[in-house]
Amino acid sequence: MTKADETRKHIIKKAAPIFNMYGYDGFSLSLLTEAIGMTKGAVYGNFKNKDELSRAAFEYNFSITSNQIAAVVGTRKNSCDKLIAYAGFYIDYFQAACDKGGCPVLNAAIDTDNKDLPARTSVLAAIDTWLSSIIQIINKGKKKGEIKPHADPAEFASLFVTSIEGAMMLSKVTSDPIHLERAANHLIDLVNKELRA
Amino acid sequence: MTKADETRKHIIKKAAPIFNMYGYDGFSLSLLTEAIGMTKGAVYGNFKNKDELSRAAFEYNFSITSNQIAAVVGTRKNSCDKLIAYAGFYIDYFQAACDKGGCPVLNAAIDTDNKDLPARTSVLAAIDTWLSSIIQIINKGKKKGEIKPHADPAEFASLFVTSIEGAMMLSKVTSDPIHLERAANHLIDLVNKELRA
DNA sequence: CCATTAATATACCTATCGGTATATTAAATT
DNA sequence: AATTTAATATACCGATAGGTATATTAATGG
Repeated sequence: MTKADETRKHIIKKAAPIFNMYGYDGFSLSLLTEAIGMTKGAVYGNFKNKDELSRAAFEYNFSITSNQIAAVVGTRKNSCDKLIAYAGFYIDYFQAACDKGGCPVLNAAIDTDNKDLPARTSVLAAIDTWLSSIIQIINKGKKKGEIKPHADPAEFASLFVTSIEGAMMLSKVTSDPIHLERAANHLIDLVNKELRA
Repeated sequence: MTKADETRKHIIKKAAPIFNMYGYDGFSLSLLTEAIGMTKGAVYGNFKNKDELSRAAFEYNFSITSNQIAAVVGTRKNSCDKLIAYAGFYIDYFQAACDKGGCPVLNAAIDTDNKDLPARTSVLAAIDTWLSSIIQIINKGKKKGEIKPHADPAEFASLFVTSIEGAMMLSKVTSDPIHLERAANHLIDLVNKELRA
């Protein structure tokens, strides 16, 4: 790893929470250079422009959470238990997420939508990855006979992401985790009552 | 109504969709003056600053949707039917909402959160109003014996707002109304299976 | 119809924005 | 150690931001 690569990583790490908190417009170069303890020369030597940087910051944020989820879900064998662990993750995740500005996908989705920001492409890819990860669990569960054969994977994935995102917003903005807890518990209920074979 | 009052209203009307689409930072004075066909003098003669204007714009956006909902919900007598009409509203509302930049509450919540924008107060008030409107329907339904006595109004209101907001985001950003339809239909299912006496 | 006030337009202010060209320093190669 | 190249800092650019002071125009009351 060359020196520039390390700097690039360092910048992304510092830029990530700033981008998540203040959004594309609010996240200024001056805020960033203060955070990284370096000057614009280091930034523009490693990134073409603000767009490329914000994309990298978002993708970093998404990958962090994705890895945490994969770790939690991976501890379960049964597909239904995986989905339950998946939903439960967000209850524990809430406080840490708030400290970093909330759910990266939600924030970036709202922020890049309506404006034609290049990061929007990354957001769409992230949502697709997220939905697919749930669909995949359900499909495997069906094959293993753990999940009812007539269950609709795409529909459940839709409800899952929808509930978590809406609840993240509601709990974040009201500073009350109850909404997220209700959403997660409702999803867990659905798994047990509608999906589990 | 004095001339200034009319101008004030005119500015708010034009500012509302711009604020909803581009957010507090993206919504610039130059964009606004172009839209209203007036100059900064007219704006700052009627509003103290950008904060006051953005608050007014958000509250206008919220009131528009609230009135539409009240009209739709008001056509039903039965509490469960009111809730079903409430949820169903968003399916029809989707396209119009997209044209104006999406759900005002969601956008403003994400936008004003993390930054200390005065409009945040209005967003919190709007969310409270929204939740209360659902709780009120359920409580009245209980009194009338239309809704099961053990139903939890706050919990359902939480799930309702959560689902609609999350689904609005998902459908808006993917340009696919299916997520919103699934969320609304799921809520309608809940009303019929969990709430209806 | 004149005087006064309300309402809007114009011109300008400072600050900050993203971005760039160049100077300087650190690292690597021979 | 000398030279070249990589990496970062500095100084600056034009554009635009929100905001204000003042000039001008429109409306109103006597």
